[in-house]
Amino acid sequence: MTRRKADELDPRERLLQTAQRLFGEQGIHATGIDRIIAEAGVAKMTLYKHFAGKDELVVAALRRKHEVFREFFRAIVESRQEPRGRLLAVFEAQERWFARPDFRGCYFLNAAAELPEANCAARRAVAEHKLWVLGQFQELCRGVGAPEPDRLADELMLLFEGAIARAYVTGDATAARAARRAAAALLEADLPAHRA
Amino acid sequence: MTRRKADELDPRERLLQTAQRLFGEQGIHATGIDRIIAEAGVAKMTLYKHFAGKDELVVAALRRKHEVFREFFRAIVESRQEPRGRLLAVFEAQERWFARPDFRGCYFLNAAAELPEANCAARRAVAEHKLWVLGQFQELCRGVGAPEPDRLADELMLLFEGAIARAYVTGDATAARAARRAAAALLEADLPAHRA
DNA sequence: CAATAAATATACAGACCTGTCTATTCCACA
DNA sequence: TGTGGAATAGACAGGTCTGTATATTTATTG
Repeated sequence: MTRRKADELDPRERLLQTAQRLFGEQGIHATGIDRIIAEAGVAKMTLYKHFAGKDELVVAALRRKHEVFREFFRAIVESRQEPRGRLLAVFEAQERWFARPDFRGCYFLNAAAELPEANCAARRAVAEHKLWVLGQFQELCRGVGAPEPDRLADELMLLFEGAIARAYVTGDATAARAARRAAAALLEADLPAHRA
Repeated sequence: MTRRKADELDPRERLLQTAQRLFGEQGIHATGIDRIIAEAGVAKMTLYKHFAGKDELVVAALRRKHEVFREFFRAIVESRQEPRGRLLAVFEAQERWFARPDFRGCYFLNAAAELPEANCAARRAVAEHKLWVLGQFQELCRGVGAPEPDRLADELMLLFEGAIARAYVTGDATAARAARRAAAALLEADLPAHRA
């Protein structure tokens, strides 16, 4: 086993982080292997020793990004106590996200847009991610006591995804506020008792 | 002036149609000039005589697709008489669209996903398209007599866009039905008089 | 028919792409 | 201090990319 100098990361780790960042910033096809290894400070052979090829690196980057997203999502949800607040916090976090200068839409949807083959490993990773998010919405909807939580989750997630697309294309961060308002209205419609 | 044999299209037209199709099927970066001219049956020099370069061809393809979309949208809206039906018809058309085997998400959003430079001509064309769609939703919302048509239009369009993203990523065409249901609920919330 | 403009075929430059090969250097650990 | 596995540098193959140059053919119009 090779041990690192403790202050610098594993070459594999540097590759993953750099690839994840560049794929997001520039897109997958626009990001060449040479650029990735240069910015990661890693030799080309090291990349091909850790990953079979670019495709595998793309999948690994997607999975890594999913982990990051997961942590983010959990932190946002757990920042609130009451079920309704937990749900709406997701939309409130969107607005801060959209306002970031490095915001470039949905990492996963952007990747899927570049990959026409519906059944490739990367596209499957994207689908898995979205289904995980849907699962979170379903849990949140059960939390608020919705009579049909899965249906409501479908609808709320449409708002969530739509806001990302809208904010990216038109640069309008207030899409998040529209999504939040609509989400509250749908909640209201399903749970008239919770009228605040 | 050069006149055509009447049964075959202008080279420029063949280029535009082929480019529009291939960009949609495979993505922009994945579609090479050589492939476009080969499938269009046009010489390379002809392409560069009509377009300054690939970027300009991309913009032209986006504008052309926008024209096609516009016709589609208008036809759907005008297929109904009553204002509420006109609005909901948009979501009903989505389901048929999503079920098509060549469905590959939003042409414009996919293009934007590949183009990180927010202010390039192609990205501006994408934004223009989305704003046109938003304008249509606003008009439809005014048609149903919504008290705040622009706000409602924002919300309905989030559902519309979200459904496209969802259907593309997970391959689930029923996203359109969830969008339609949520749209009806939001309408209901704003127009309780129209309860049917 | 002759003149003109458009479109064609073909080759090519120069850059970039993924992936491979070889030889060397580094570094932890025995 | 020596050894072995990991990482390195750098060249290279073979393909593809955009865009240009040149010379030829086609079709239309006066």
